[in-house]
Amino acid sequence: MLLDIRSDSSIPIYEQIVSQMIFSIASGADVPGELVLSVRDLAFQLRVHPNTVARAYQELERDGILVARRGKGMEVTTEAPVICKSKRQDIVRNRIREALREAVNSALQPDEVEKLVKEELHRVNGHRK
Amino acid sequence: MLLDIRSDSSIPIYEQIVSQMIFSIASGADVPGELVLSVRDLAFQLRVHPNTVARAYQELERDGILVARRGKGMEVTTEAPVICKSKRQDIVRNRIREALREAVNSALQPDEVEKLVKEELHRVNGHRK
DNA sequence: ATTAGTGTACTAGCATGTTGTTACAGCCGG
DNA sequence: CCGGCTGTAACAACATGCTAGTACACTAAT
Repeated sequence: MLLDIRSDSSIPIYEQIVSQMIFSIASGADVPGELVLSVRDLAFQLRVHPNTVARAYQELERDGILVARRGKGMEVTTEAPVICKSKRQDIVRNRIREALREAVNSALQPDEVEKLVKEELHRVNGHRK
Repeated sequence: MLLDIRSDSSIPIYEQIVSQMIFSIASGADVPGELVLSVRDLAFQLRVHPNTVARAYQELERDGILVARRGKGMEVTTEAPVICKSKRQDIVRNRIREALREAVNSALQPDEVEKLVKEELHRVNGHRK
C-alpha cells in the first residue's frame, strides 16, 4: 500500500489518506480480513503525526470500510471491496462533473471543451504507457 | 455581470469571484475602459463582505486585468480580454487535468474513465440546451 | 466646502488542519 | 504476569486562511 501524500496540497492530509485507501482497496490491493498499517507505522512512513492517520482511519471506520480491533489493528471489512468500488466511482465521477461544470460555466465553446478533454485524456493515458 | 457564488463551497468566495470575473471578461461581457461594480455594490449583491470582494479585485489587479481608480472604481484594462482568455483556458485545462489524474490514480480501467467522461460530457451539454 | 461615492489598510475573530503530549483500554507473545 | 504493541480520547499549541468590523485616503459632483 503505497500512498502519495502532498503536504503542500490544499486538500487536507487525512482526506488524501482516506481517498487513496479507498482506491487501494477498490483495486484489490488490500483484501478483507487483512490488517492495514498501524496508525503509528503509516504516520512514520508518511512523516505525519499519528493523530492525522487516526482521523483518516476513523472516517474509514464510519464508512464501514475498516473495523477497529483494539490491541491488534484495523481490519478490512468483508463489505469493504464493494463499498470502495462504489465510492471510487462516485469520487471520480464527481470530480469530472465539477471540472466539466466549470468548463461550461466559463462560456468556452462546447467543441473547445471537448477538444481540451480529448487532449488531456490522451495525456494521462500516454503517461500511463 | 451575473456571478453565481456558493458560500458552502470549499473554494473561498474571493476565488470564485476571481475566476468568474475572468470568465465574464473572456466572454466579452465586460469591455476595456468599463468600470466594474464597486466593491460595496457587488458585495451587497452577493451578500458577502466588501473586503472579500476587494480581495478578489486586488488579485485581478495584480494580474493586470483591473486597474484601481481611487475614488472612481476599478477599470477593465485594455489587455484584460487577452489575459482572461488565456487564463480561462489554463483554469479549465488544469481542472480537467486534475480530475483525470485522480481518475487514473484510482486504478479505474482506462475505458471506464472514458465512459464516465463521455457520460458527464453529455450531461452538461444536455443541460446547456 | 460638503457630501457621497470610490478603493485600501489594519485589526480582530473564527474555523480548520496539523502537531504535540499524555493517558487509557484492549490484545498478544515472551 | 508483563512488556510491547494496538486504537482512542482529551487537550493544548500553533499556523494558516477566510471573513468581518472599522477607520482612513482619495475623487467627483453639488
